[in-house]
Amino acid sequence: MLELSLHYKDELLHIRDISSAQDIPARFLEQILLSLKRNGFLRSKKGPNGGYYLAKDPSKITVAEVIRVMDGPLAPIDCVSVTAHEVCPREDFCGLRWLWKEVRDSIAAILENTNFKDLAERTKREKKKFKGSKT
Amino acid sequence: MLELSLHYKDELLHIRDISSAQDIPARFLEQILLSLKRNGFLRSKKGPNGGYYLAKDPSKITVAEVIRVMDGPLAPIDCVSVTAHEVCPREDFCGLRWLWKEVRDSIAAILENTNFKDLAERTKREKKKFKGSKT
DNA sequence: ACTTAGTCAATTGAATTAGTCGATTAATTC
DNA sequence: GAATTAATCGACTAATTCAATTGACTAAGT
Repeated sequence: MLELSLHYKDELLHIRDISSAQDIPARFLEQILLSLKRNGFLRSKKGPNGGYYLAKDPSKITVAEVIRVMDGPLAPIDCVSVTAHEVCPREDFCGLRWLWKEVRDSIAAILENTNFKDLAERTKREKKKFKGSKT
Repeated sequence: MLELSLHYKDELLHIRDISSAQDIPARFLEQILLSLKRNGFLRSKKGPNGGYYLAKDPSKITVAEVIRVMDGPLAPIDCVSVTAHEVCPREDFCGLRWLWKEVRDSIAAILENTNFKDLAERTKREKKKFKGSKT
């Protein structure tokens, strides 16, 4: 997603490009991209000069929503998950639940407020800094 | 740990007590307690009227240190772990690392600042509230 | 001696994670 | 229209992790 955000509006990227740029085995990436597509984050084009591109503007895609779809709930434990809440008989008097809830909320606050435009911009800056520092 | 904190200074608790209070299979709890003991959080006494007790005051034990020993690093990914940092060739220009670092730091901040006295006190309050609410 | 309760090592079964493989289908280009 | 390019699909494997179980042993008290 980040690699595609870096090239938004440029052109399509095909699996090979993303694979080499992000050091992910092409055959494994394939599955990830397919899943991202099925979940509406990406679109694709087949044939020569085909490839993948973002379905919407990077600034409109938060890290939280991608993680939720790909990895599951942000919560460290299901009883404090907002999206996949599982009821637990100990819920009302559990001495740990409020703590997990605090943790969940602080994670969610960060990830809900970071979108892929943020990530792309920061990445560009870091890369510039890195190129400057070596030599 | 929480159950033992609730009974700190009272008496020893044996596996059965903790098992029934916290709904954890006794035979499984046994392993956890043993591991907690090996890591210096608990002490034990054998024989009749034996059991487990905290090695130090609950206010001196943070949730973070227990989790680190029992479950591993707090970090969502090894490249941003303080205690189990693994070097990654992409470290200098990775566009995601700073985000994982923010997440790690916010988790750590909460867990480092919560000790078992806090947990025990809060638990007592919740239990009181709960008993009050159900007629 | 008998009972109680903690100690130890090994094993199981289910679920997850990361990755592989072979074959197919759709768009382009010559 | 045949060759090529690249996405698509479904199934499969290997390694690790997690929660839990089992059986045998040791120390303390009465």
